[in-house]
Amino acid sequence: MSSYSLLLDIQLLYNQFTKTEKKIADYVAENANRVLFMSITDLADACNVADASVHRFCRTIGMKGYQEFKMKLSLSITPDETQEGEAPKEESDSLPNMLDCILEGYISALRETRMLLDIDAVDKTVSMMEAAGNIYFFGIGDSLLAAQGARNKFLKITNKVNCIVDPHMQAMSASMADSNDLIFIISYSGSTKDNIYVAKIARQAGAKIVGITRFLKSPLTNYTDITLTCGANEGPLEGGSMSAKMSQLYIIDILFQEYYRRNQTVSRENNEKTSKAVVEKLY
Amino acid sequence: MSSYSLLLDIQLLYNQFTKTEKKIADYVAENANRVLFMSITDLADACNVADASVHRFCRTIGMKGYQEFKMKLSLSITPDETQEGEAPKEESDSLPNMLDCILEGYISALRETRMLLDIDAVDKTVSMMEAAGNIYFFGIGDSLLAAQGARNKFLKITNKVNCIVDPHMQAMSASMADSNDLIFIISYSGSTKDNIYVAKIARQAGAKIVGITRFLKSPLTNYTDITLTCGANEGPLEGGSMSAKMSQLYIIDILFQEYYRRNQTVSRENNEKTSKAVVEKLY
DNA sequence: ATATTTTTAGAAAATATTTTTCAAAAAGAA
DNA sequence: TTCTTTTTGAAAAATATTTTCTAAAAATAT
Repeated sequence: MSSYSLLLDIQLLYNQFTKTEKKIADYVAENANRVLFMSITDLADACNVADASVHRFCRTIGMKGYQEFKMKLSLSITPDETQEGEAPKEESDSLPNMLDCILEGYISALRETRMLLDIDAVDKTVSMMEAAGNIYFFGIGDSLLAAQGARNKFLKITNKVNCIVDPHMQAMSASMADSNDLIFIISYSGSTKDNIYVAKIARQAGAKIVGITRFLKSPLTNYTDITLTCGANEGPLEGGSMSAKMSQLYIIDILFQEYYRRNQTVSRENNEKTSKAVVEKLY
Repeated sequence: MSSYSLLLDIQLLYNQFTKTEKKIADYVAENANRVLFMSITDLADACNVADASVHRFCRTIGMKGYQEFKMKLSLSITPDETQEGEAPKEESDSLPNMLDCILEGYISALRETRMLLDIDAVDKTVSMMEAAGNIYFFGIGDSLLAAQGARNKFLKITNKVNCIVDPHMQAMSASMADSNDLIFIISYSGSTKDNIYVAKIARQAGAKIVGITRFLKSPLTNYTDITLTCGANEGPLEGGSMSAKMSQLYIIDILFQEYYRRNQTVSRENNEKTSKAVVEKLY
């Protein structure tokens, strides 16, 4: 794995895991610092699985064996988490407190996204965008809003971006794409059928595909040329979290800034034009 | 040992060590992060001593055995020391640097939003939402996406929320609202003509109005019962900045969480129903 | 629905590692 | 020197890890 935090990698690969592996992942996530001092058998017992399964789990996440797993794990634990005594869980009853909790959640998700981001992938993505004849942003549900946001943003500096709202039309559009076209598929889970379908069609049509998703390995990533992973402070189960959406926006913004930087002159020109177009809509 | 840094403890005990133990201590001090991935035999070989001596060394410094020694060692190594290769000093306009700048911008905008938020206003807004017969989220451009996002989010727990995309339809809808209805108008600038128009109509119709905007005083706030202000760090490339959008999402999330909290039973029930409705859309 | 294939998980065997024991070597004291 | 104590490594014993193999479960095709 690329990331230097093993615990994070485990989250990323989570939906690739089998039931048994998930049990282990859950226990490890919950008791990371305890696991450091457990043998493979201890851990297996704690999870009610066989030693062999724990070993397999280690291999699944890319380690050579249990020992390497433990060492990598220990390195991904920050000194704070090391302390045994549990931090007194603050009551999130009060409204101000709740605001702070939510805020901190966002920040950690954004930082996670930053950490997970593969600079090379960003670089390549922007190059593909520059080379592309047409760029499409696709998504469903909340991710569709991100897709529309991306289109809105890029529309300020280039008119080769599109966003199609209706899933059927997305598929039709994808079927007509060619190797000159670039398709972004935004999907938090990477498992939404409609998205996968569009990805499949687009791939058949020969278009380039970039996925923006939480999970490095998901049905979606089978069809992507590049995958940009976004963080979120939650497991794969919960949907519609704001932090996931913010992470998507962050990635889009990065692509935008880099695209702008590389095409300053044209971008600035277009930006002025589009700004003027809406000025008279303001008081 | 009392100290939390094993490497330090080893230094402290150094004089008490035997010749062989000193050899081991020297090697460990010099190659701490390499040792993490060595077996007791590897380490013994590297120091030209017997396995048993390494084990004795571990006992001497107060560990139960070699494994515990390695774990304690790993915990006393800071993540920085972990990296083998030297980090090449990045030029200021490099891509990684840009990512960090953008990220910090978001964080400061979100914190600003947190600071600006009036707890009372949030409290009152949620109360109004509970009391309302219908809730509408209106916006234009990027703020329309936020409005749709809000509708999507609340739709998981209540079906009295609406979002109308077309500005003309928004106006028509507003004209039919009554004092039982609550209208959210999301507008970064608070100066968008279409938004103001809708606000004016809604106010005439007698509906309650909550504004989500950057500016406490703007044409919009003339018509609002409550104004929720969001922060944003205006960068050079302005117009539809992401941090503004994130701040809007933050405010929406807060309203959602508080609404959910006050109506737990119903919310949870509805949430389950709506979640089930989309489950089969996933692989 | 049934059969076939593939995947998954645990038991047991095979390896490897760690720990203990013990005797020899080295260092120090009489 | 000679005896005692300490230190060390080799080998044995105890543990732990990894691999292999089989049965069960799940997925897929018929």
